[in-house]
Amino acid sequence: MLLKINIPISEKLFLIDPTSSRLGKSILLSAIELIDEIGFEKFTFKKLGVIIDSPEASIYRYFKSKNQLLTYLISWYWGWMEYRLLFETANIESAEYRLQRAIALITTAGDEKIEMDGADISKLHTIVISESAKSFLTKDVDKANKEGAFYNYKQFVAMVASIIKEINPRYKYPNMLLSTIIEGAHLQVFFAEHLPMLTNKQASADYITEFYKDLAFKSIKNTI
Amino acid sequence: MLLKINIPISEKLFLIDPTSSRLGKSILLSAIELIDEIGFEKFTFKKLGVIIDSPEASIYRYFKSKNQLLTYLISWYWGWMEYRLLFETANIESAEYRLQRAIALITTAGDEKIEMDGADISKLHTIVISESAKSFLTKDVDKANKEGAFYNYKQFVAMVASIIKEINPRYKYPNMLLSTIIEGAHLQVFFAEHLPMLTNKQASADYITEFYKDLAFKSIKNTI
DNA sequence: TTAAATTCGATAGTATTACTATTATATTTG
DNA sequence: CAAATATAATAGTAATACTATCGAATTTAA
Repeated sequence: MLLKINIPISEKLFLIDPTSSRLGKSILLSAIELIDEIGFEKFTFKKLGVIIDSPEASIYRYFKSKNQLLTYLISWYWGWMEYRLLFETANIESAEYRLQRAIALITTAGDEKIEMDGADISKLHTIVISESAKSFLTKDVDKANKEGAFYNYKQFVAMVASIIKEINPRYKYPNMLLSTIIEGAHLQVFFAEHLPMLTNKQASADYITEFYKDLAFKSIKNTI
Repeated sequence: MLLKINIPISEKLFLIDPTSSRLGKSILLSAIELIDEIGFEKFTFKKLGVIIDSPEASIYRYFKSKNQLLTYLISWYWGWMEYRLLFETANIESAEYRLQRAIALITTAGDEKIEMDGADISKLHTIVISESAKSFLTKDVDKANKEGAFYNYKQFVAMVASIIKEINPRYKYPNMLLSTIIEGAHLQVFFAEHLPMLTNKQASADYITEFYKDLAFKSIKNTI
C-alpha cells in the first residue's frame, strides 16, 4: 500500500512518517479496520493500542490526534484515487469517455476488493463515505487546509475539472459540479443503506453511476 | 419560535419537551448561539450551563446527550423549512415555478435575518450546513432514524419530490436529485468560504441557486 | 385545602477520553 | 564501543460525557 506506489502526503499530517517503521504501518492498517468497524466517534488510540499491542502514547508519537490520523487516511485515499484516475484515463482520446471513466471511478471505488500491503481499500472507501465530511466540517478547517490536509482531494477535483474544461471550455462550474457529484455519490451509498427515503435505489447495481453521469453531461453540454 | 407556529418534533428527540419550560427554551436559544460560535465538537453542556446559569445536569434532564440536542435543532430546522415551503409555493399554479421557488428556498435559507422567539434562524442555518452531516453519518443512524430524528428532513424531501413528479411523472430519481441538491448546496456555501478550489464562486450572489436550478431542470426534463 | 404525587433543578459524584511529561530501552553513528 | 539519537513504555492530568441522588417547588386529587 504505502511502499509499492508512493502516494505523497503532506508532512504536516503526521509527527513521524508512519510508512517509515513497522509500528507506523500497523497503526495505519489496524486504524482502517477499527474505524470501519466501530466508527470514528468510538475510535480511540487506546482501543487501537490494544489491537496492535502498543500503548496509546506510542501512537501519539506518530499522530498528534485521532483527527490527524483520519485526515492522513483520507488524504491517502485521494492520492490513491488520483493514481487510479491516471490509469483509468490513460491512452483514451475522447474527453467525454475519460469523464465517464472518472465518474464511474468515483461512484464504484468501494466495490472492488483491492488490497495494498494489507490495507483493505474498500474499507477505506467506507471510511471516506462516512467520515470525510467530519474531517473538513470543523472550525479548524482553515488551519488543516494550510497544512495540506485536502491537497490530494483538491488535486483530484482539479484533474477531473480539466477534463470537463476540455469538453466545454465555456462551462463555468467544473469544480462545483465535481464536488457535488463526489459528495453526492458518497451520500447516496449511505442513504441507500440507512435512509432509503432520501434516495431512489434501483434494481441495477450501477444506478448511482448512471445518475451522476447523466447529471454531469447534461449540465456540461448546455452552458448556463 | 417554538410557540407561535407549532413545529412537530418526535417525542424521542428529548426527555422533557424543551418548549414546555423557561429553562428548556433558554437551552434551545443559547445552544444555537453557542454551537454556531464554537462548533459542535467544542460545544459541551457544561459551557452551555455557564451561559444559561444552570448546572449541566439540568440540561441532561431535557436531552440525554449533546447529539440528541443537535438532532432536535436540525429536526426543528426542517420542520421550519417545510412551513416556509408551504408559504413559498402556495397559490402558484405552475409546478416548474414551484420547484424554482423550492430550490431558491434551499439555497438561500441562511440569507434572511429572521428571528423566531429570540432564535436566530440564520445561525441555525449555519449549524445545519456545518453539523447536520454529523448527525446522520454515525453508527447510530438506524436507531436515530427509528426515533424519528430525520422525519422532518424526509418530509421536506418528499414534498419537493412530489413537485418534481408533477413536472415529469416518469422521472426516476426525484429524492436522489433533491438530497444531492440540498447537501450539495450546503457544502458549496462552506467551500466558498473555506475551500474555494472545490467550488466556483461567482460575482453574483445567487450563483449557487442558479447552478442547482439549472442542474435540476436539465436532469428532470430529459428522462434517463 | 391539604396530603400525596410528581416535576424540577442542584450537588456531587464516576468512567472514559484525549493528551502529555518523563523515563527506560533499543538502535545508530562516529 | 561510547555517545548520540530514535523509539517505546509508564504514569500520569485535565476535561468530557454522563449518572445517581436529594431536597424544593409545583401540580394533582380527595
